[in-house]
Amino acid sequence: MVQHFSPPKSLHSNRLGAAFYGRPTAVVAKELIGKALLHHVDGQWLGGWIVETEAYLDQGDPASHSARGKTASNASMFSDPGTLYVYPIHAKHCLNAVTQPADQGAAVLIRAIEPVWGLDVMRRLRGYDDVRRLTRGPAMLCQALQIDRGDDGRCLVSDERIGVFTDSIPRVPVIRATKRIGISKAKHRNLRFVDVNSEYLSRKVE
DNA sequence: TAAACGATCTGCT
DNA sequence: GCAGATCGTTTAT
Repeated sequence: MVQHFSPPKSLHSNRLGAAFYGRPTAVVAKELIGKALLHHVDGQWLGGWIVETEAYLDQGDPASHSARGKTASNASMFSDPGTLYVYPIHAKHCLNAVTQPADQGAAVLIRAIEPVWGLDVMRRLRGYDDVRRLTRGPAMLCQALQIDRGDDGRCLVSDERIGVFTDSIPRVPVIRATKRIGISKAKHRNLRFVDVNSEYLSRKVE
C-alpha cells in the first residue's frame, strides 16, 4: 500500500484556532480527542490522531507545573492559548497545548496519538518498526514528531509547520475520563481523557 | 553545590 | 510487573 506523506487537504482548511484553545482546560482536553496533531519536518508531515490527553488546571491543581507560579522553565505555559509548552522530564520531552486566556498557566498534555502520517520517518526517529511503539506515550510521541525543548513556545495556531486539525469526515471517538497518569498530587481527579477504543493508549482504561 | 524529584521509557522476568 | 537509566529543575544545606 502506498504511504502518503501529506495530510488530506481537508485538514489544511480545518486548523484549530485560538478560540478553540482559549476555553476551560478540561473542555479543550476532551475535545482534542479525535483531532489530528501534525508537525512538518524536512518536507514531510508527521503525526496522527490524538487519542489521549490530560488537563492541568490553572488554580487548585497541585499536579500542574504552574502550581507554584511562573518560572523561567514553565514561562510558555503562561503564554497565549494555542502556544506549545514543551518541558523536559527523565531525559525526554512532553508537549502541551496552552489553554484559557494568557497568564493563567493552564494547559493540556497530549499523551498519545494514533500514528498516521510519516510512519517511516517516525519509525526512524523512534528506532522501532512496530507502529505500536511509535507514539504510545507523551515522550514517545515527542520523539516520533521530532519535538524537543527547542520547540517550546511555538504557536499551534499561527505556525504553518505545526498545528492541530479536524477532518471533514469527523472521527467519533468514545471518550472516557479517568485518573491522570504518573502524578503524586491530586490523584483522584478525572482529568485524563481517552478514546476507549484506541489501540494506542499509554495505559489501558480500568 | 549537593541532593532529590519527576506529567517517562525500556528491557527483562 | 518491576527495577534501572537518565538529566534538567527545584529544593535543601
